[in-house]
Amino acid sequence: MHSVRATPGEGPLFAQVQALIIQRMVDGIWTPGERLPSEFALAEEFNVSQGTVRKAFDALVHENLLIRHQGRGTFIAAHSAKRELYRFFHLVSKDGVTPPPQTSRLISFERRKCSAEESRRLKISKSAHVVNIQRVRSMNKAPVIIENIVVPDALITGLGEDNEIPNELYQLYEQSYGVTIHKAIEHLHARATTRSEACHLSLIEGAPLLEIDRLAFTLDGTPVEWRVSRCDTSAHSYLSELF
Amino acid sequence: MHSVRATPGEGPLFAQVQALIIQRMVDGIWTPGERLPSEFALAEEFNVSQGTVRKAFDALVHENLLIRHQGRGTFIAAHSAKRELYRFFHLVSKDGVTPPPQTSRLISFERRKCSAEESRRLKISKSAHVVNIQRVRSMNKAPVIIENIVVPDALITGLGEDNEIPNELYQLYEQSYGVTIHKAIEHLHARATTRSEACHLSLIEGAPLLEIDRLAFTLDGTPVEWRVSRCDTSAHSYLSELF
DNA sequence: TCCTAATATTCTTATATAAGAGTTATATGA
DNA sequence: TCATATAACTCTTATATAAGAATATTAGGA
Repeated sequence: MHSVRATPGEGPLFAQVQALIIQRMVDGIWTPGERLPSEFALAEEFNVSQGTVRKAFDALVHENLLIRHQGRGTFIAAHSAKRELYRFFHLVSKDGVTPPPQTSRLISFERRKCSAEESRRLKISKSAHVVNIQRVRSMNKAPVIIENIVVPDALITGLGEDNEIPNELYQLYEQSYGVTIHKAIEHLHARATTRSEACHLSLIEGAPLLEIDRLAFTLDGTPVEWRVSRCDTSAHSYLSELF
Repeated sequence: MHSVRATPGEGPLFAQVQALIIQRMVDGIWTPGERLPSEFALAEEFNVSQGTVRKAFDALVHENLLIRHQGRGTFIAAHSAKRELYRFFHLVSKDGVTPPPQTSRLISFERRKCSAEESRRLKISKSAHVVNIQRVRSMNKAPVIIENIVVPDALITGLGEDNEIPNELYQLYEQSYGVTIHKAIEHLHARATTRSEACHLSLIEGAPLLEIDRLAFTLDGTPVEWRVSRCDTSAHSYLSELF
């Protein structure tokens, strides 16, 4: 009963089904929060067995792209504040309880032409414009993080200084601009606090800061956010679990 | 055809099969590198279907506990140098190519009574003895990491200063002492270089260092190694991929 | 004794069916 | 109109069988 495929491809059938589902997500046919047709319905559409669709679904769940609910259905994963923090925020307090950043204070917001480095990192044209947000995030009422965020202007057209900018930006990108962050790569370094950072974080110039240099990508592999966070780790730590 | 279980338990059959397999690993019945009975053989032994064993195997593969080879069989995962570095060593060079630490120079090696903090971290008796290794690890011929490693003496009895201590300790623990590291939890901080560290790492006292505070566990959840590494991140970074 | 072909083993992919468990929708009666 | 019971939908678990692909073993011939 091997199927005729919508897009001829190679590899096992379950991988082709997987690719087709991802393609519909990338094309915006299925959007975050939307419920998918049932396994049986898709099996019929793709002319494969229900078990084959099951295997494709399982793989996509594992990649945080789908969420399954027994009795309800299968949904395109959407960012919620809680889920965003769990996946993309690894700073924890010493006592092991992770309070989400409670507040963030905007330092600056500007739209401008990108720099050469921003062009390179975000793979945009040298003449493209970006939105540049700088903010301080506090935990337990103390400033802990100062971060610089750069996003191509074309992706979040309309976001202005007047908008309330939430702590959890990925939910905002997704809900208001249809940009869904799927994965991020972070490089961590120990750096010395600059005078400006010292001022914002109530630290002594030269004190050690943990720098998190992050590139965030959408599902099709496009880098859409470059974020550099500098964190005071005297009362917090960056948690990494290795398996 | 639901089975009678070797150890009565709750939950789905595949989870019980999984638990049984893990128990045999913890008990040392199956050891790293060993090939397991086939899916069909275990299905017969546990009186479940081959698909149920398949599902348990798949979960264990996902947890890095088993390795499958088409046509050859299923094996208890074993540490190799390469695999150990990939899982438990996230320091990468700026150019993105990860050279493994080429050399490590032993600074000190001692067997002694544990400190209160070591007792707490490693969950051992206050009167227990530990092996304490301090070493400098170099990458591209430059010292990059100074680390302090503490392991309960009872687990690696016989390891002495005279032994050649390899870069990849987990392979040594596993092959020579039957101690298999399954998972590690790391907390990262930015710290200032002490005078002693500065000397070993060719840095200026006070320069920022990335501190990796790691607790490593065996399969049954026992902490067996406390390792604190302080890394010079001027030419390297700690890589973290978030999904 | 060595090489090659055949056979056996085992994982991987794929199909099919069915019951359990959770959720949602619909119908019926008050 | 609202509440409750029933039916339908959908995921989850479990069974079964078979062919494809990769690897290992064995047998036979040179």
